[in-house]
Amino acid sequence: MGRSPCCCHDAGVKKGPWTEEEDRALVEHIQRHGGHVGSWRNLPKAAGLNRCGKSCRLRWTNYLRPDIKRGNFTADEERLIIALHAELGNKWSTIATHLDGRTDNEIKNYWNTHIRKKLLRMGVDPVTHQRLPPDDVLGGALAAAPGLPEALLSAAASLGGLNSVLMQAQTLQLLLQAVNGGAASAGLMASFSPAVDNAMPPLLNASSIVPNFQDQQMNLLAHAANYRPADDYLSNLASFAEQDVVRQPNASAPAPAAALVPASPFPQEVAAAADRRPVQGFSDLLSEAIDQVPSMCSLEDEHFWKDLLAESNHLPL
DNA sequence: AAGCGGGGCAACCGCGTAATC
DNA sequence: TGATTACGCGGTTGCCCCGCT
Repeated sequence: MGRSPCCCHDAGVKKGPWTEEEDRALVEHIQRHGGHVGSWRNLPKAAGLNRCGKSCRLRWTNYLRPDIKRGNFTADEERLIIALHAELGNKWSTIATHLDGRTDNEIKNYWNTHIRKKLLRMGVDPVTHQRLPPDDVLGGALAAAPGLPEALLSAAASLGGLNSVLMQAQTLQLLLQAVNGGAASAGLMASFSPAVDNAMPPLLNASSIVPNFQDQQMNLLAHAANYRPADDYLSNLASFAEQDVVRQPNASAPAPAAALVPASPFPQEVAAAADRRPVQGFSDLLSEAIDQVPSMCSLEDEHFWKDLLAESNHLPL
């Protein structure tokens, strides 16, 4: 035989909100035992409570414990939670060990009610911590008028709210991909994720046909930096690298969350430019960027990218 | 002033794991 | 060693409060 059954299955056990008397009885009982709880199962009876031991444990750990910090989360705590969540996922209890006085339940609730929504507003997937794919935004417009660069540009023009250089660049990549059947833009995507080239074998690999393509990409991205990030999530996360906020209990512990954040492909001057330059329409960005590209492209003639768009009229999507 | 809806949070539920017999 | 169950955790629910109409 194993252990004796838990009291939680008793019909007469009280559920629901705790009263002050119950709180007092629980706190006094635990204090009488030096703050130690031998067995949660036996505690209710010993403390004179008509509660399940499980309920007592929850009440103590989430509310009555003397070392619980009350009040709003600080900005530092919020950043730390985001960074830890990027590293650990929904391991709320593990995350809670990195925040003094905060419970897993409190952090979980704060995540679901505040941080999650904030990330979504910023265009960041709260599960993967990656930018939401631009096609989530463009999807409707593209579906409405597939195959037409004008329609794509029109859709892009509606994206004035995009708020990060990376997202602009990804959107530009999507547009190129859309008009070219996912070919010439594969190399651009590769700058964001090396795995993309494997996942999406290019029909026409820009990296292989354009010398110094990485540099040219950077120039293109620098152009994209004409957009001023309203609230640059990645920049905020990157700042975690400068903070000793992730305690490392031992050498085998996971690296700080910042290490898992993909390195920004943008040089510092791009980010600086992003801060200086005013926001402009995305269609302007695209047309200007395309105007700029020929000068970066030493292999193709100056109409390479323009032709790419023009010819897309004749390419199936 | 009353009704309604959404947000926030405490508490419960259910499952996986560890502990115990 | 297998059966049983407490414990701990993440997910979910439901109540309360507040702002809006």
